[in-house]
Parts: sequence; structure tokens; C-alpha cells
Amino acid sequence: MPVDSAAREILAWYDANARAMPWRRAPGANVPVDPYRVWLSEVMLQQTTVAMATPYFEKFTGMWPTVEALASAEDAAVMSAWAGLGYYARARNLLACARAVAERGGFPGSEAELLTLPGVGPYTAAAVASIAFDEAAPVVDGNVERVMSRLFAVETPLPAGKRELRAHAAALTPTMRPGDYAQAVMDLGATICTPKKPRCGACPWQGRCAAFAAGNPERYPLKAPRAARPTRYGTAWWIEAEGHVLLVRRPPKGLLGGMVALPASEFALERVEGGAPVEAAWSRVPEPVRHAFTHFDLVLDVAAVRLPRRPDVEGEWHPIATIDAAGLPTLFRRAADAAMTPCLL
DNA sequence: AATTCGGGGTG
DNA sequence: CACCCAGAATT
Repeated sequence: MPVDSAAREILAWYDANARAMPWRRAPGANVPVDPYRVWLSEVMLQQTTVAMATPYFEKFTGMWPTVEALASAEDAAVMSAWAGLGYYARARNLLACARAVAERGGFPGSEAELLTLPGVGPYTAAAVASIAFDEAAPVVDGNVERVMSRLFAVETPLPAGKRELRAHAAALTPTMRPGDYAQAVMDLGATICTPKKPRCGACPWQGRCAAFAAGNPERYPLKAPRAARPTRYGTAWWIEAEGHVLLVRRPPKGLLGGMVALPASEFALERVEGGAPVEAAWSRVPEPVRHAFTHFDLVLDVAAVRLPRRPDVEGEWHPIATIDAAGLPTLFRRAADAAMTPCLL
């Protein structure tokens, strides 16, 4: 039957071309994989490149080798370890999920049960079920959507086309080696069936690809136009005293939720003056920090002051010498760098 | 169905 | 510069 032959073709390609990753077993190797490591890697890989996630995976598995160890960690330690990786709701859900799994005595073994865990959606549930538990669950990520859209020349633009693409992916998913198959399609999308300039000459599915036959693979997947990103403005305050700097913990939900940060204004559509935590003779960094979030660009003014004593204000005073270990997300890490430029204070 | 969530790499 | 990346939760 054609479905199984398609799976055999890409599995043969995968056996010869699989990328090596710390959480991945060799293709075809009949050895169990640790569901904890599979789950951890999949959460880190949500909207995140393999290159970015890999050092964080090594750090997390080094600090917390088991899901029980992670479940016992302090919230602040996990948030700090995640700093820089982005989408910080993932870190909060990661800890909630680890605690739920430890409480119930281990990871559930089915896609349906995995789907009930915090931070585990359709993609991650299917990925863990297929890779760790050998369940033939359809794994659909951005790579799979692109591959399917080209294979079947799907004309429905994303995101409306997701259902159709998922149906194609499900129909192709084999019962044999479903985990390797899922990773094979994702590797294909990452290395051959790329968004631009796909290397169709090296593709095991070239002979069955409708977009290749039509000569326009790069046309797929079709996408609905997205809204333009507005620019927002804000101010971060660097308050230095006795070799320490004032840091705050941001509220648990929302932008950079739960992360350590410099005190900062709201990020508004127009520049707003004032609102500093203390009244002082502020120096303004010459160039604001420009930072691109998913749905807006931020222009962040950085104001700095050095005081003789620590004022009584909300927050925690952190030694400036160890600011690298404070767990600041990238935006505030860059704001701190700007404030520490020589001769500002 | 549309928004809200980071950050960096790539063409 | 725009686009993309092993998406999920919320509204």
C-alpha cells in the first residue's frame, strides 16, 4: 500500500541522514528513551531552534536529571535557568507539569493523557507519545505542515489550512516506528524541505511531491497576511547603591511573566515620562535598547542613577558583580549592559 | 479564529 | 528588513 511505502522511503532516508541530538537515540535503535528527556526537549523546542535549545537541555538535565528532581526545584531556580530562552510561560508550565507527573508517579503513556498536562498541547503530546511510547500519534509541527502542504499542494492558506494538513499527516503516519517517522519528517523539513530554496534533488519524497511536479515548491505553504507590528515605548530604571542594583520579580502572567527584571514602566504606544521608583538625578543612556517581541517592537529608554545608600523600595538588591547570574531575560540583560557602559554614572 | 506570549538565525 | 523556528494558552 502506498502509505507504508511512503513511510519506508522516508525512514530509509532518516536511517542514513538523521541529525544527532542529545535527547535522540540512533535511528532504528531498539532501546527505550527516557520520557522525561523527550518531554523536556520537546517543550524547549516549541518555536525554538535546535541550536538554541540544545545548551539549555544540557543545563537542565545536568541540574535536574529526573522529573522528580525538577519537580522539587524552586520556582526561581527554574525561571533563572530558563532565562534567555524566551516564551517564559513554558518554564512555568514545565514546573507545573513536572510536579503533576511526579505526583502521579510518572509520565502517562498515551497521547490523550499527555494532552491534559500543563504546557503539553497537540504537538508535544503526539511527539512524546510517539517518540517515548511508540504510539502512532500524528505529530504536526511547522516542518510537517510545510512538508504536507508541498506533498499535496494544499491551496488553503494557514492557519485555516491546519486541519487539512493535519489530516494528511495523520493518514501518512505509520504504525511501525512512529517516533522515528515523526522525527524523520521534521528532519526533512529542517534540512531538505526548507522554507526557502528547498533541496528537492535530495528529497526521498520528490517522486510523490505535487509541488515539485508543479515546479513551485516554494509557493507552499500558503499563508494569510499577518498584521503589522506596532512600536511600543518604555523606560527601565537602573538604581545602583553600595555595589548592588535593584531588581524586581515581574507578575506571574503576561509579558516576561515570572521573570527577574529591572524596574520598568508599562510598554505603551507612546512615550510616557515619569514613573520612576525613586526621585533622583537620572542619567539617560544615549541610545535606547531596541528589542523585537513577537507582536510589537520595543524602544526601551534606560535611566540610571548611583545613590550613596539603598533606598527603601520594593524589590531585591542584587550584587552588580554577579548580574550575569541574576537570571535576567534578554531584554533586561541588554538594558543592564547599556546602564553599565563606562562613564554613564 | 485571533491574540498573546522571546529571541535569535537566516536569506 | 521579513520570515521562521519540533506551539500552547487564552479570549
